[in-house]
Amino acid sequence: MDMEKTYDPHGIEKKWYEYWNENGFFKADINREGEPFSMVIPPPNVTGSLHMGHALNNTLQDIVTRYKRMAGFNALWVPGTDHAGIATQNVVEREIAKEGLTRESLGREKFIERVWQWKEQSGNTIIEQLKRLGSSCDWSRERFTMDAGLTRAVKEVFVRLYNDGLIYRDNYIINWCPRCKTALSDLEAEHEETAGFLYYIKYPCEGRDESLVVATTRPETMFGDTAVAVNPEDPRYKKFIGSFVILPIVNKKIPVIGDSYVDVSFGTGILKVTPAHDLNDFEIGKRHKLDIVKVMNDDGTMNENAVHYCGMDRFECRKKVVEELKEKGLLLKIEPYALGVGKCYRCKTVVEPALSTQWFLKMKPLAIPAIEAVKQHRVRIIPDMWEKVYFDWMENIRDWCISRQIWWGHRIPVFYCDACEEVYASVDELEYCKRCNGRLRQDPDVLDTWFSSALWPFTTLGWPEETEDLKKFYPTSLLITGFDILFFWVARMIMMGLRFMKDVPFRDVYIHALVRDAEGKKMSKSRGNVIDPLVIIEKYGTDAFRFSLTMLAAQGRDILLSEERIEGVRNFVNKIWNAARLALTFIDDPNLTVDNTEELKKSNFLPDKWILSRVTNVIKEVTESINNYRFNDAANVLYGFIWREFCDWYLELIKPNMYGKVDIFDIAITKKVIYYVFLNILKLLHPIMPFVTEEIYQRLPVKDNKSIMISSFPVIDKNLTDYESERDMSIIMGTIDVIRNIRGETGIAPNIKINAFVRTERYKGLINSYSFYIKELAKLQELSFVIQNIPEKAAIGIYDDVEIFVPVEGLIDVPKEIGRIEKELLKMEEELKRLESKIKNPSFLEKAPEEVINKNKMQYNSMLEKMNILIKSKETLKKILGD
RNA sequence: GGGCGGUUAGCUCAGUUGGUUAGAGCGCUGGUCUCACAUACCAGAGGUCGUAGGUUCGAAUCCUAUACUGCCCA
Repeated sequence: MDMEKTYDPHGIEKKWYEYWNENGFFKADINREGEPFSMVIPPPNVTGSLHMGHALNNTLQDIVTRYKRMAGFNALWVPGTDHAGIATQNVVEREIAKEGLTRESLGREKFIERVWQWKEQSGNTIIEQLKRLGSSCDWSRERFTMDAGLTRAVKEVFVRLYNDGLIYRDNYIINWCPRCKTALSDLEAEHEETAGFLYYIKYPCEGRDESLVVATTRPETMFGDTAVAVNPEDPRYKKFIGSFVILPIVNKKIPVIGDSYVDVSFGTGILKVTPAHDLNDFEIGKRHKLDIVKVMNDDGTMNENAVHYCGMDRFECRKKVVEELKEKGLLLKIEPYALGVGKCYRCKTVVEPALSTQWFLKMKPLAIPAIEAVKQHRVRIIPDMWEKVYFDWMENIRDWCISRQIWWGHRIPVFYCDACEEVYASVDELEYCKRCNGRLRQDPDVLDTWFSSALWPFTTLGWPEETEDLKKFYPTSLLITGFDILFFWVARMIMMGLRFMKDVPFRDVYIHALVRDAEGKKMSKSRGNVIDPLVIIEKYGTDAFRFSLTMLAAQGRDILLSEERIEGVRNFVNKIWNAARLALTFIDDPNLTVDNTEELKKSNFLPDKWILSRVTNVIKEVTESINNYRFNDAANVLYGFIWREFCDWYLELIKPNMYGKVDIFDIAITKKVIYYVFLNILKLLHPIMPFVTEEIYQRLPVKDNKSIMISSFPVIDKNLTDYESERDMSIIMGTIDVIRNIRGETGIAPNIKINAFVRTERYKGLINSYSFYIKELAKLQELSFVIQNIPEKAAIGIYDDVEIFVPVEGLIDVPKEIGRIEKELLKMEEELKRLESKIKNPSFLEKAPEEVINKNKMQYNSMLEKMNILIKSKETLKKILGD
């Protein structure tokens, strides 16, 4: 039962996590009573390891889950991982590269086998780390996006959408990553402003001795130019429409066309049109039925259309083309220009807009009901600022390119008959064409990883089977995620949920901030500013780490994390630990019971009544804060209450009773109060700090359950609210504060006992009753009451109606004390002026609510009183000085 | 270019519907190894709430403009 002086989380965390797990406390049971509360985890990538974003995300989810579970809900938190197509494939490709292998040399089947192998070995890292964080997920329901069940569901969804005409195959401009050698969706190409140049190139006019000058940022694509476009309204170039220019280097004749897309103010107002390598050019090409000429290979090198540049890398080619144009006198000028460049979100390679045959999902029909759902608040997005962002994207949504030219993922369930060109979309593997009996060939591509993620809330619950889980837990109650995947994931889940479940996937979405470093920079490996959550956990303990994240998790803000911050919270954990060490010695009684709050009410010891009232308020605030996703408020309320009120005041005030220095109060009741308050503190803290609270809970003389995590969350008892006691306590505390302040300011050492005098009419009885406690906490020899004969040569302080005099002759520096009073008076004077101008303002008196007027008047009067006392006191001191 | 945030103490941030003498943590200064805790205790200093207008009896809070800064989309 010994408790170390300092809390050491090592060992304790593991012990309790195993205890919870072995006892099945994480498991949701559909037969359990209570309103269902369900949540699905944003599945981390199997390749991943826990970073700060995960840590925050899962801490918040765990807080809510633990809270709901304790509050009597039938709580389910479904965990799992995402196969993360491109990311995982890249990782495994790097692995096999060490053995001198490539995926091509291995072949598709062998390669996928290797990925599975790798997944089995390393894929569990993140799950273990989530456990380390304390996550109370139902591990018996853990899912992986490539599980047999989920794979089946993905096929089902694809086939249904295909049959409904929402999935189609088309030749269109997509973002191509030459390194990953796959198409990407618009979201997967991250736009980045890059310093580049605007090249002005002369295109000689056919049969005339003049040229049209085009401005382009990408001269290497000129080999694919099949027209030059001008705005038909542009008087400068109108006349050229219908004529031809000669494409330099290749010396090909291309038409000059008129198209209103051309911006007359950009560059020269003449646009080179490359339909195969630019979306807008492609659209122009379609309108004018232009030829389409691709100039690059899949790996980003130039193809045969780039004549003598064939085989050269696209960026090298850009340089060389510019040189050649310069030599030929066709380069007019080069200007620096900031251009937006798309980069692959997985490997940061500059993506190539390229014409390619891909599978697309029509988004408009899916988006419309999803917009409605949020508008009608069937899905609430919190903070609501993100609603706007959601609407903005959804209203301008474009079709989603869902095919990827990689191997790791859900293979597109489409089968082609090469003989008769029939196409089948099928959940089952098809081998032969139903029409011509020819051998079928499955589409080699796989689906975008986010396709399966979009189905996560219902596939994890067993869809397309009509499972009990699905009935009980869908729609899920809440989704907690970062804003970075609002479009990637959240929006798509809403669309898919509505389509396939005919209901929203979740009621609430709580969007949290991004964790940044102490300077506000995004944490990234390349910046080297990454704080590893596991290092922090090892160093400061999981509870301190979780609590730190929670304290900082204000809505809609970035979170700047620094180690000092966590260190401070580590100290708080230790404070709780030590409060427990003390409290447990006071309540070390196996027969201790608190049957009802009525017996607590019997206490006539003011600090008891006060702390009961205060803890009641804290229960209310913590509960409301968590319910409103104001996690930082919950943490801060607890921090302040426990440290300042419970430890600094309450525990100090009960010491004289508990140590037998006074015996006028019934210790038996106080013990119950300590137990009640402390137990509530532990329970309120538990969702945020699961481990230390369990460790202490298990040491309680009497427990209400096998584990704190399945005990019931505190509920307020309004009868314990006692404003009168709170007011009385504030008088006691205020009086002590004033004396301590005088001691501190006048430099009286803590070990010197002094005398103090008080003058008060209203609180004489109160102060008299608790004078012993005031003497203890303010380190007084004597505390006496005075009426008229105020001690001269005394420092003075005032709290409410209580005037406090501390004779200081010989103890202090009189001029310094005068200075202290003058400083105080100055502050008061300003405040008095402010109040005076208010209460003498007729419009204020006329328009402000009565209570505000009264309040101000009262403040004014008491301020005036206080000032008079201080002025008198100052006079007295001055006399001393004069003597 | 369009949109959305942010600007409050030396630092990092709270401040819910306009009425507090504007708060916290860290840091800083001074004092204490006081029988739970020096990862502690006690006390203190420090802010005209980005700037300029406006609405109001009353603005950190609402409106307008502006500066700086961050993010998202194109």
